[in-house]
Amino acid sequence: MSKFKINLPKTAFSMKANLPLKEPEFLKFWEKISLYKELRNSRKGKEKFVLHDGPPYANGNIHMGTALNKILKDIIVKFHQMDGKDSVYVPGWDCHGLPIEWKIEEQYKKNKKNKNEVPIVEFRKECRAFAEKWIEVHKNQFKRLGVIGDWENYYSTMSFDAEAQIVRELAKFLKEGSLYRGFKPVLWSTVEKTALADAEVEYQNHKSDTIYASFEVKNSKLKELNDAEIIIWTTTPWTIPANKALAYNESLNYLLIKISDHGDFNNKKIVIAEALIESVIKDCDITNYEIIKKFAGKELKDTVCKHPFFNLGYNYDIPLLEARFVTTEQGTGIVHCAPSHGPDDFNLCLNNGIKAIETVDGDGKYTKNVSLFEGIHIFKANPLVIEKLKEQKKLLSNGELIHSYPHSWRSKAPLVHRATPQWFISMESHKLRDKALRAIDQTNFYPKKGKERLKSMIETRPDWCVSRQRVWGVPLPIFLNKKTNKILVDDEVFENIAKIYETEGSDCWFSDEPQKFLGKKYKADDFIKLQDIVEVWFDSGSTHSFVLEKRDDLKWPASMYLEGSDQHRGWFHSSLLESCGTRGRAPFESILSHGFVVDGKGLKMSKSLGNVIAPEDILKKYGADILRIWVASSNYAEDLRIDYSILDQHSESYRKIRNTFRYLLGNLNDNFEEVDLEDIDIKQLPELEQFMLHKIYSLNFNFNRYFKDYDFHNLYKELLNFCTVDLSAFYFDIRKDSLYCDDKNSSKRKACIIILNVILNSLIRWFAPILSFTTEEIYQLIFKDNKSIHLKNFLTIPENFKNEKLNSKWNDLIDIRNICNISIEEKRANKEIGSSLEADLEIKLNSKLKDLTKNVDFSELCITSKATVIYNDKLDTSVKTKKASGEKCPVCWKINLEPCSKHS
RNA sequence: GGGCCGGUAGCUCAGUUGGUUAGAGCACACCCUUGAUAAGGGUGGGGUCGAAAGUUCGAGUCUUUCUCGGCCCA
Repeated sequence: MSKFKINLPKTAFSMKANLPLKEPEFLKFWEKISLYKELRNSRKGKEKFVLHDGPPYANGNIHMGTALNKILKDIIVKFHQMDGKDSVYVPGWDCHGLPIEWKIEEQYKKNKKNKNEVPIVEFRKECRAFAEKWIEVHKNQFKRLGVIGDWENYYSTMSFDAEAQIVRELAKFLKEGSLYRGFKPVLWSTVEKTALADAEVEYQNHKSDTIYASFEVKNSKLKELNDAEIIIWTTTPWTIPANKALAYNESLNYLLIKISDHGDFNNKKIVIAEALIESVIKDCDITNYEIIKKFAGKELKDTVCKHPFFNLGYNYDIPLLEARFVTTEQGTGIVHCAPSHGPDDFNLCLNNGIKAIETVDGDGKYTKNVSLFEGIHIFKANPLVIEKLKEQKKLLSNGELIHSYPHSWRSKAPLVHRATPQWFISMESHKLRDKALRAIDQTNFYPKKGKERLKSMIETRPDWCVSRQRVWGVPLPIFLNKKTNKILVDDEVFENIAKIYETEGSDCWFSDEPQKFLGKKYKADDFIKLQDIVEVWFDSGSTHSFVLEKRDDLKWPASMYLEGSDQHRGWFHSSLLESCGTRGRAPFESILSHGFVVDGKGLKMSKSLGNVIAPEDILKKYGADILRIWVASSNYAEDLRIDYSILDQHSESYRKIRNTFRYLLGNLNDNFEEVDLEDIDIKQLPELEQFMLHKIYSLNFNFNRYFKDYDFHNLYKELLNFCTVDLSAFYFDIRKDSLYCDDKNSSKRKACIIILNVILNSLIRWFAPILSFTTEEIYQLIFKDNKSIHLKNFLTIPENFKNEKLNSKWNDLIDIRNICNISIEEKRANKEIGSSLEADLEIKLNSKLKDLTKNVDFSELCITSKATVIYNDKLDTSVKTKKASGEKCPVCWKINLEPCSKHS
């Protein structure tokens, strides 16, 4: 045997990751060392970075979207922590609201229990228990993703102090006067007996009855119209009894037509828009007609009609009103208006002094305000209305239409617009819209396009309807004076209610005597206590008030809100409005929004397509670190694609990264030594090592640049390329010879060891926010101090690592190396040589390159046994490869005619 | 149906103010290595930049239309 000992890599860091099994062990470890507490202790007094958690709804298992959201948050929180800040993360849950009520009602149905017989308080207790159960489930699922936060002291919108603070927030709007009682049509479900939020509505195809109905002209400035009938088209015949007006567009042209072939309309004159004549005569089977007159829409001004049921008691005037929303897309160019059943109708009538009244009750039945139809359910009324119209000879035609129509996302029942008393926060009365728009301008958006998106929504949104006719939520703290019908606005009362909620929660609103809330100042008999609850967007829009402001460990405003891009209309939006209304500015300094998770082809995930991937499946098959790589490497500004082939590829990259660490650890024999970067005597190191220090410097520079912009996919790519290109295929490959075969005291080898330590120490930190588990595994192996990688900072890379001149030189050398490789490959293809160590290079370089290359050992650089350089005046670099001749050194495997200079 | 955003190699992504034969990593193929070994190295193939038209000496980059996808709204 040779007297020379070779140093082969040896490490306890296994090649196989086994993440699904290993990761849970680290979760236990983090729990054991109270990592979150340690993290806070380690950054006491430091600048705070507060990513305020947008609360997920406490219902159902997490899906890919939630996983993405939480991992992205965790990555950002960890980056800031390692950047030296006190990066606090308090998770929260949204708990009130219809979906949970619905779940409990479903259970009732299963158990044949009647909801109306259950006391509200008991029902609410079940809702609370349901939410609590799911918070626990979510908590464990989020933890499993590697998300570190204050899981013990999470916040929830149903906690007593949250409910109390929500009352205080509402009180601010009430006191200001911007929270008012309105009477507006809202989308209403007659099944759930409630108004629905925008987010609770879904559009599906629906078959509607359609009618062409006529309104007899009572008088008009256009004298030709005086014996004519105006035709309207609608898909909701049941709203005809609620009709109060007709709408036309003054920019359209209209026609007066005489019909001479149609039963009830024979010899009658009708009015329709010119642009729609073709479709009307086709739909209504009109064959013989003549156009009597064409006239401009504005001439319809001041025309008044009679209701089609004029002779049945509907003997009031139906004015024609001008409206821009009338188009020629469908119908007749004249729209029937029922102010109780459509927002456009409502606004138009309101502006013309026509009030909406309650025409339909919560169950969907006509009220006593509707003669002929009282007590009839509106969904059964169409045939009756049609029959009456026919009887009155006011039905030109009827049919059916399948079209997109709003439905409840829960019951799937079709919705209607119904005018109900509701509570609104005005966008205008106290300049809420202006305040919000200004606040948007003061906010940083990642990606930038989010700013315009939120802005355009705020610009056009109507007043905020904050009331719901349900029970699982915070009750609106409103008493109405029986005599004056005015809202009771008194700080003492509001604070009294809040105090009560703080100790016992808001259930008591529904069970206890009103006097309890009014205190001694007012008599319960003089007031009506409201039964409405606050819509849940107000709850979550207020989290900043009961989380950020109330907790000492947090700060207001938050450094960042981070959610899916749909939350421009959701949480970003409601938080902005709530905070601007109560505090005059946004509760966040920046907003980061991410796209949606779609499948490998870019299609959204759905059960019917069968392309749904559950986070749980990924954790079982790959582990959380692979999922975290997927998050980090995807461009969240757009939709994020995922399928198993994409995960397989990330999992390959993971192995590359893992093996990079394995090489480092192996050659250090797991004996990591923390090198003081400022102490490195750079000029004493071989140039290759100096070059690597420059690489570290430049990677660190880019790393910081990308981090500043939250540009993680480029940051990850940079790290991965460093591992594959700079380390594995270059530095590690070249230095294998020295590491394995040189004496441990050789200066070259020692220099290399320093660099390996520096690289390991840098890499483990750079990767920690992304590969939270794997970097911890490495940390435990080399630090052995029972602490965690996540308690560390990023390294400060000294300026003197930077060496642009050397960098440029070595990039030129790498170009030459690439040419050498091509030459070697030719011989290899010819089967003349195998390993590059069998090669002997003859490199011809232009004499200009002499200064650059004079001290370079190309055999080392290209991992060959020999290399000679010949300079000439020819311009091009060229390389000739010969088979190296001589004996192979049994130690370093280099082939030489003479005995090995090092190992003999 | 309307608004917004997006479509660059099989995949994840780069492509500065329009300017030479469009880049990287992974994957793939072939070869080498067997002292990072269920690892490592080398070489190579692969894109009419969603489609069409237009502006321009010149367009992945600008304009229009279309198409596909996503989010939001109706």
